[in-house]
Order: sequence, then C-alpha cells, then structure tokens
Amino acid sequence: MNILSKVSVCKGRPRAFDLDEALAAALRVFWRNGYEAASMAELTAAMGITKPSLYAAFGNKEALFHKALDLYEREKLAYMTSALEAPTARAVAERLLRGALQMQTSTCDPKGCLGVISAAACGAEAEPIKAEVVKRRASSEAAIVKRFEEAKAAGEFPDGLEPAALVRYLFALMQGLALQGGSGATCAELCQLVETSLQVWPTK
Amino acid sequence: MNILSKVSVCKGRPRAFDLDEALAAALRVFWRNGYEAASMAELTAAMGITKPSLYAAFGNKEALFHKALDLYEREKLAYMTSALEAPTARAVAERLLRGALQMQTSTCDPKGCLGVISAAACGAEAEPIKAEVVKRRASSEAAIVKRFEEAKAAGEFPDGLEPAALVRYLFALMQGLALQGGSGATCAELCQLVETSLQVWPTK
DNA sequence: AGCCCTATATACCAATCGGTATGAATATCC
DNA sequence: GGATATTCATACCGATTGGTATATAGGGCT
Repeated sequence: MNILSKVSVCKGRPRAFDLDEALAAALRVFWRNGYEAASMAELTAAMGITKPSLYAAFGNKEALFHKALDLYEREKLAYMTSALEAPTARAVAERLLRGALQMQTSTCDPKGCLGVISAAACGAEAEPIKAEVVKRRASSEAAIVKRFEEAKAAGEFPDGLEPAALVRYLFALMQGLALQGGSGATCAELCQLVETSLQVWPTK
Repeated sequence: MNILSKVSVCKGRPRAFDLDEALAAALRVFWRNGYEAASMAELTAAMGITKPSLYAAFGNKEALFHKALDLYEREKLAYMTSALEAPTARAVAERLLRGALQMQTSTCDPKGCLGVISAAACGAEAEPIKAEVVKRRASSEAAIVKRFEEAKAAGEFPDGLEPAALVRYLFALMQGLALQGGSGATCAELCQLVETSLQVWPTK
C-alpha cells in the first residue's frame, strides 16, 4: 500500500467521467426542459455518458433530479441565504430581487428558474418532484419570514403589513420575474421590473 | 325539405357527442397537466370520445390545444378585458388582481393558470405552444399598457413610473399568484397576497 | 329501398419512454 | 499473473407516446 493508493478507493474499473461535471450537465438539461420533458436520451447525451453509467452513478431519473436540485440550490440560490444578512428588510428584498435578476440575465446559464418550472408543470409522474420543490420553497420562505419578523420587531415595518404577507408578495414578484425571464423577456425589461418593484416597495 | 332539416347541416352520420362539452373537458385536462403531460389517452377519456373522433373533430393534439386556449381566453380571461373599463389605473389593477384571485379560488376549476404553466414548461415539442401563449400574453399586456398610458395622460401616475414598467410589475404579481395557486397555496394565503399588492400599489 | 356520406370502434403503426441484462474492458488486491 | 470488482458499450425490455387504416354503424337524400 503506497501513499497514492488512497486516491482510488474502489477496486474495480475507474469511471471515465467526472461526477460533478456530469451532474452539472444534467442540471442544465432539467433547467431548460423541466423534469418530464428532459428525456434520458437528452440527459445522457448532454452528460456524455451512457444510460447504464447514469443509472449506476445516480440511481434513476428522479434521484438524478434530486441531486441536480441540490446542486442548483447550493450554487445558484446561494444569494438567497446571503441576502438575509442585509441590514434591513428592504435591503434583504433588494438583494433578493437583484440576485434573481442577475440569474435571469446571466449569459451562460439557462433562462427561467428550475424551481418555478418544476412547480408549474405537473404530469402525474412528476407529482413527487413538484411536491419536493414546493416543500423546499416553503422552507426558503420561512427563513425570510423569520428575518422579516426581526425587522418588524426592530420597528422597520409600516402599519398593517405582516412579514408573512410581504414575503409572499416578494416571492410572487420573484416568480413572475423568473417566468418572464424564461419566456423571452429582455434584460432591460427584467431590470425594469426589478427597479419598479423596488420603487414600489413599502416604506414606513 | 321540411322546416327541421336545417338543424343537421351535414349529410352523414351525426356525431354522438357535443363539440363544446368535449372541448371544455379537454381544456380542463390541459389546464391540470399542461400541454405535454396531457396524453391523448387522458384527453379522450375525459372527453368521452375515441381517438379517431378527436382527430376528425379537432385535427390533432396541437390544434385541440389552440381551440382549448381560445375557449380559456374567452371564458376564463374575460375579466382581463372588462377590467380595462375601470375608472383609474389603480382600479384596473385591482380588478385584475381580484379577478385572478377569484380564478385561483374557484372550487370547480383547476388551480393554476393555463397561460402560466404553458409558458413555463418547455420540451422541444411544445415550443410552438409556448411561443403562442407568450405572444397572446404580450397582446394582453399591450392592451393594459395602452390603458395605463391614458391614465398617465390623465395625471394619475406618480413620478418616475412608466406605464409599461408598471404593467410588467402587475403581470409578475399575477403570474406569481397563479403559480402559488397552482402549487397548493390556500385561499387565505392568495387573498393575503392580493391585499398586500393593493396596499403596496403606488399612489401619486 | 338503396346510395352516399360521415362518425364510430377496434386494432394497429413506428417512435420514444424509463430502465436493464449481458459481456467485454480495465482497474486493484493477493 | 490470476482473481476479483466495477464500469463500459450494445442491445434489448415492456409500456406508452401521438397518430391512422379499416371496417362497421347510422343518419339524410332521391
């Protein structure tokens, strides 16, 4: 046993592709097409591997989607957690809206939002997928509600506005942003949407 | 030729189902599942007819969807055109938001919005469907922009807000509303969303 | 009654769906 | 250098996809 033996932990033939790269490619396919419309043929082609390799490495189509969704939240939705650190509720909202805008105007990623398109389409086969995505969104929402409640306690909130209601409103805007971004809106139009949302944002 | 002969204009065997009822049933299937996830088997089952009858009466799946979309706009989106008659821009927005809310809280119709779910999912086969839906939405938007421009000319608008921008913002809210409605939000939550949107709506 | 035309029902089509069995290839362990 | 273990590529699986060919049933017209 030499010092290099730890780099390959398993005994058999080593896999000829990179797990992370393949998963990233799969994510892009799900992102563009949604879960149901992403066929195994298209996935394997984009990932550069064959079907048996995919099944051996990721389980099945649904498990692959879950891993891709994890990657999506980890890499593409990081701005949502970091936005919570902003000093005021308004600043949190601004960082969320601008973060969502930046995602939609990125030139190297697909348009639209994986969460939004997965929550919208709903063939019976994709029902558990949709349920999972909805559940994750609820937990994101809960984190922001909690942050807004701190803001309300700090006296930031106008009268008659509840944190939960304002978060729901904010999420509706972000979902609309993602939907418009996914259906061909220009960067200028999306930017205009975000600026308008910020202009309209309630002040105490 | 007696006086009743005009009721059956065609010569051959009369069709045994009602065209409008069948189309309404098809609409509900597309509405629940989206274009791609709505299979011919599910469509024919819901419509109570066989596949050859469907193809003879409606052409093919895509043509059936277009006819269903026409019906949807005619019956379910009528509030959008009638909202334009409201006296102020704010009143127009209120009628649009409350109309959308009413649709999402209807107990007899599917949840979500056919336009929203059709614009979100995007398998290659459904690309022309998506394009058509996006195009129709653009024309709805244009009508409201025009109405808002009248409102601006009437001095209703706050400084720094453009009609087109405010309409885009309003549509984002309605799309978010439909998306949340389609993914399990309660009536109370959706109502809260609309009330918050109206509270926040900019005043001069 | 018989002709004509259309709708119906059944059975079928090639293509694609997600998922696998199988055997060859390639690595480590002893 | 086997023996073992894992991945690879090909070819295949039954089920389902949107769409039809065919034959029968049922109406109006003369």
